[in-house]
Order: sequence, then C-alpha cells, then structure tokens
Amino acid sequence: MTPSEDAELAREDGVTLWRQIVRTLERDIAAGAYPVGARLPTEAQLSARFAVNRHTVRRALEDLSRRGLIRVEQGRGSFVAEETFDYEVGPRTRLSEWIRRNNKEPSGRVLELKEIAADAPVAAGLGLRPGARVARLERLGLADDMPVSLTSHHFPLSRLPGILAALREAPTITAALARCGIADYLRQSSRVTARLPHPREAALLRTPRHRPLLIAENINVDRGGSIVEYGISRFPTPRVQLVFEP
Amino acid sequence: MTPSEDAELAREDGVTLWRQIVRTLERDIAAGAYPVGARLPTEAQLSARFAVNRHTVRRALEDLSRRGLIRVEQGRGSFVAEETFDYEVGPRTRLSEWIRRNNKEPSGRVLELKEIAADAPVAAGLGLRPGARVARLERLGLADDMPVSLTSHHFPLSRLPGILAALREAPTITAALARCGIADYLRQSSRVTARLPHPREAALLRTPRHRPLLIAENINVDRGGSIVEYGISRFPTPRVQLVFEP
DNA sequence: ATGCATTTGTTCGTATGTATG
DNA sequence: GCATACATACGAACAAATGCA
Repeated sequence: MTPSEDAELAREDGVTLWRQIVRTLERDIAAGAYPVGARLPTEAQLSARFAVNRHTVRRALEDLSRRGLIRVEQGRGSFVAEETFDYEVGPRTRLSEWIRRNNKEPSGRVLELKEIAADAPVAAGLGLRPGARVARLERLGLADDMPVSLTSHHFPLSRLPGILAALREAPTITAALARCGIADYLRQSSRVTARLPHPREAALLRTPRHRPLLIAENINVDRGGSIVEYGISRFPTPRVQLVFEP
Repeated sequence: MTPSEDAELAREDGVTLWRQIVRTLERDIAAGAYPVGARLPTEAQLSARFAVNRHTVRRALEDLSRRGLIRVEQGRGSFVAEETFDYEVGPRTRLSEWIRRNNKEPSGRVLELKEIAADAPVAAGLGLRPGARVARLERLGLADDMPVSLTSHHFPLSRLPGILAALREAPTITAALARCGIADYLRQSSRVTARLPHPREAALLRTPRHRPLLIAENINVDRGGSIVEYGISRFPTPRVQLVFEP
C-alpha cells in the first residue's frame, strides 16, 4: 500500500489547503499506507509532495495530532499513533494481570534486588524511621517486549525477614509475599505526579527525554492494615495512562 | 538561621562534588536557612562559596530542582519550593472543598463559556456522537491566588438545556447543576496522563514550560448513572499531586 | 565528550482572499 | 465601491531536540 499518488490540491474551491491535506493523510493512514508506529514523511517532504508551504503542512499535522491520529516528536518526526495501555488501577490490581487483559504477554526484568537503609521518602511511605532496613526491588515491566513500567518496590525487613530470598526465587511479587505469609494485599492509596525522566529512565522505558513520566507512589497493606510494600512506579506517557474507578 | 559556614568540600573521597553540594543545600533548606519561597544565592555566589565551577553548582541545582526541592527560573534565580497540594480524589470530591481543607481561599476565573460542537474526544467522553451540541466552561482554579488547576468542563446540552444560563449565574458547577435538576453527582472514572504545557497553559498556571502537567479526564454521572459532565483538568506538577484512595 | 546533520518548533514579516458593515 | 477585520498561505531565519559518527 502506497500513499495517494494524486497529490493535486484544488485551490480556491472553498476548502482550505490544510484541510485537504488532513483528509488525504487520514485516508492514507486508514488505508494502511502508513501503518501504526510508522513515521510519516518529514514536513519538508510533505510540503514538496503537496506543493505548499511547510506551515500549511504543519497546520494539518497539528490537527491530526490534536485528534490523536499521529504523534509528533521534535527532532524525530511524526508517527502514526499506536495503541495506548489504560492501566485500570483498583484496590487489587496486579500489573501482570492487567497486561494479560490487554492481550499482551507480560514479562519483567529485575534490575536490582538488595537490602538498603530507608531514606526519608521510603521511610515515610512504609511508616518506619529513616535508616530502617528494607528490601528494594527494581523491576522493568514489559508487555510484548515494550516497556510499560519501571517500579522500585520497598519491603520492610522487620515485618518480612524472608522477603529477599523469596523475591530471588519467586517469579512475581504476589508469590513472594505469599511465601512470607501475606496471602493477600490491597492498595491503600496512590499518589500521582509527573516529571521528566532521567536519562537512565528514558533509556529503560524507551521514551524521549522530554516526554513526562507518570509517577505513582503506592502503599500496599495486608488484610490487617499493616503496610507491606511501598512502591514507586514510573510509567511512560502517553503510552500508558492510569484509570481510576472508584 | 544562616547557611552552613563550613563550605569545605572533600575531593576524591568517592562522593562527587555536586552531590556534596546537594547535601549541603538540602541541610540548609531543612534547617530553615532558606525559608520556603526564598531565593537561593545566585549560581555565581554558590560557585564562589563552594570553590567549584559554575557547572558543578548547576548540576547540584538541577538535582534539587528535579526532586522538587527548589524551582529554577531563568533570569530570576532559584527558589525554595513552596508547599504542595495533595488533591485527594474521591467519588464526590469537589475542588473548592479540597482547597478549603488545605486552609486556602478557593477562587476561580472563568476563561470561556459557550456552546460548541463536540469533537471526537469530548463526544467519546460524554457518550454522544461527534458534532452534538455541548456547553464548554473553561476555568482557572486558584488557591490563595496561586493557580492550581485549569479545567475544561463539558456538559451535554441535550440533557441539560439550561446549563449555559445556570453557569453564567451560579458561582460553582455544583450549584449550576443543581439548578438543572442534578442534586448530586459522582465521579465515575478518572483517566490520568501527563504532558508538557502549551505556552498558554504555562502562563495561566504560572509554571515553567519544561515542568509537566498532570492531565485528568473525569466523567461525572448523576445518581441514575447518566453522564452529566466530562472534564479535562490540568494540574501543575509538582505543585499539585493527585492522591487516589479506594 | 564534541560536532554535525536532520527534523520539528517558534517567531518574525508579507501578501492575499473572504466576510462584514 | 470602500474600509476593516480575520483567517489563510508563503518565506526566511533561528532555536531546540534527536541521532549518529
């Protein structure tokens, strides 16, 4: 499938040039000339193809971008928008289940697993005092090999002495907590903010440096209400969006 | 309280100079040497104080800025970050009530109020077809004259024919909906993402252009479950954070 | 680390067509 | 017909982000 050959634009027929370009590109995308994720021609190429000024092309691209059909990245180009993941956050949502519901193959890569002393934010999240011993697990979440999350999990070693060994052997956090006697746990609260990624985060999550991350700090409690985990998750936008339903 | 007198940095001790500067400034801020909102010394002054190159100071300031402890403004200086608002989002949270709970004086500025044709996202949010008539209210939310939100509210005119007049006269959305017979409404879902602000948004919310906004799309329903409002809220980070509790 | 080429983003200015009164 | 206002379109130059050698 190739882009429309007929690039002739009708001037002075009551339809603005940029709107005609929008229609043409929309047809090309719908017809599969530019598949999902593919890069469109550069603005310079498009302005040559349609024999208009680059501004006119930009206006058309801006319209397509606003309506979510394409995504424009400075210095890289314009791309046909790909599917986004809606992470439906509920009290017992588990990342892997959510990925599976989206018909993707979940996987994870452990980046770090060790015992550390809690710094101020971690201590506050776990309700401990700074310096307390905690287990930290940093993990990259993937859906069909596309990174969707980067999470630092923290577990209080005072309450869960065997968690380090359990995490080394168990495939998931749910399984590791079960080995430590936590049969079930619930999300008590989620604090959400956003910031630009550090270079390492951008590389791991395969996202441009100027594209913000969603940051979610989660506190998970056992059935008795005691805190068993404090996690800081980083999600690449707009690839991942969080959906909260009461 | 004055800044640490001891500005000596240890070289070649395994901790980079900029990280030592970070620690020193963190201590100074925590100790109240630089109170909230105060301006830090200029980069030149700091580089003299620590006897390092200005680049090294900048690296330290960048780290503090990333973590939200300070806020750097081109041409003005660096300032100790002010208090942040945690917006606790529940099924019946109202922005003005939340601001009041934070001991701030809520106010709002109507930027736009008119009837428009629904574009695709708005139509999807309201469960209408594109082109349907909707009322759109754009409003800047303020807490003690500090901008905390910029929201585009959309109301279906088919269900709420009198909403435009009601919004012109009523001070709040809750009151306007009450005039149209909606005594109560609930948040059905919130979709959260993030992006960098447009220039207009940055100016209105008084936030730097490289600081991301949290974007929350909310769907509000009446007691019967019908959609009465679809809103797109933009919150400046890290001044505002969203907290979801089930 | 540095520079370079590529690409999008922004801001000037200018000209023209269209709708309005 | 004329004056005005507004959106459209074009041109040029520079800024900023990215990727690569």
